[in-house]
Amino acid sequence: MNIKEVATRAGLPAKTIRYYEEIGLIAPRRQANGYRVFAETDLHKLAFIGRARSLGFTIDDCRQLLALYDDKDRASADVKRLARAHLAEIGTKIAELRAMQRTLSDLVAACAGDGRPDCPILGGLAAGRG
Amino acid sequence: MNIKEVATRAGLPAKTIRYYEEIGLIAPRRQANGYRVFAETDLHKLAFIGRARSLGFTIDDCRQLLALYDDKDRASADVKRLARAHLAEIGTKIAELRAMQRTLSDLVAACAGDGRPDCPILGGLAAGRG
DNA sequence: TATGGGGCCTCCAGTAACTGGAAGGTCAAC
DNA sequence: GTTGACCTTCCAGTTACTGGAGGCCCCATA
Repeated sequence: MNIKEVATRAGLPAKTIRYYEEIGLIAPRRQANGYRVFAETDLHKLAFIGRARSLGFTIDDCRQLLALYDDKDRASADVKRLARAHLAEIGTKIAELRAMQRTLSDLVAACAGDGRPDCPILGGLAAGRG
Repeated sequence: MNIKEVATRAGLPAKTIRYYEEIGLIAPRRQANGYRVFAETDLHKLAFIGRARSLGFTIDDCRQLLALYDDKDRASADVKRLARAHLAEIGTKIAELRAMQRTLSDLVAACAGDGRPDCPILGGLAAGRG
């Protein structure tokens, strides 16, 4: 299948797919005219990458996951370790965002938000409160 | 004060401060020998930027906030609007991360994590479940 | 046979926000 | 006078794409 079809079916932009080829995540064959030909396995890999990316795995994570995916002998523990590490990162990010949320909403609540120039938000940012 | 001192006091790397000058967020004066000289107002601005950045504001947000900060006549409503928009973004990001967290922890829980190759995590990523 | 419109190709440049490193000038102390 | 810390600029790299230019290729229709 051509790039447009695989793009539609994998739910990724064609440009992104070319980029994935460039960085070696996939290696579609070529027709005589230079057009890429995608096999079903390419489609599967692309769907896999797209899904992992949307779950916040980095490209490098994807590379490792694909290697595990391709390796029929790897232990599920290897995959689980990767997923757990990523889960921990997600937890940290959520905690950080929550802290930001608290600070900012306190500042927003304290601000009159009217036509007067007094604003505790700017003061709070300047002073490092929260 | 020199860049190292302002860096220490603002809690930012010197390199970052040079970068902030390059993109026009600050404009320290120079000594005859070319060294940057930072005034107290520069320090305040840098601390302000560092704080806003750590709360997830983009550099562009910072530019706007600095302009509001410098403008004694602006209404606090302007600042509040910016902060609220940012708060909404934070909320969205947290929701997205929570969704990832749920999906991933379900997959991790379903995985035996032993020496056998069976792994629902890879299957889940491939199939787009969750 | 010409032409029009899509689809495909490569290559270049840009994004956000730094970060690292090389090459070299400056300054204070010993 | 020579360390060693500190300062300077400039260049390149990071992540994961995205946009655009310029130019084939293919098919259908007039």
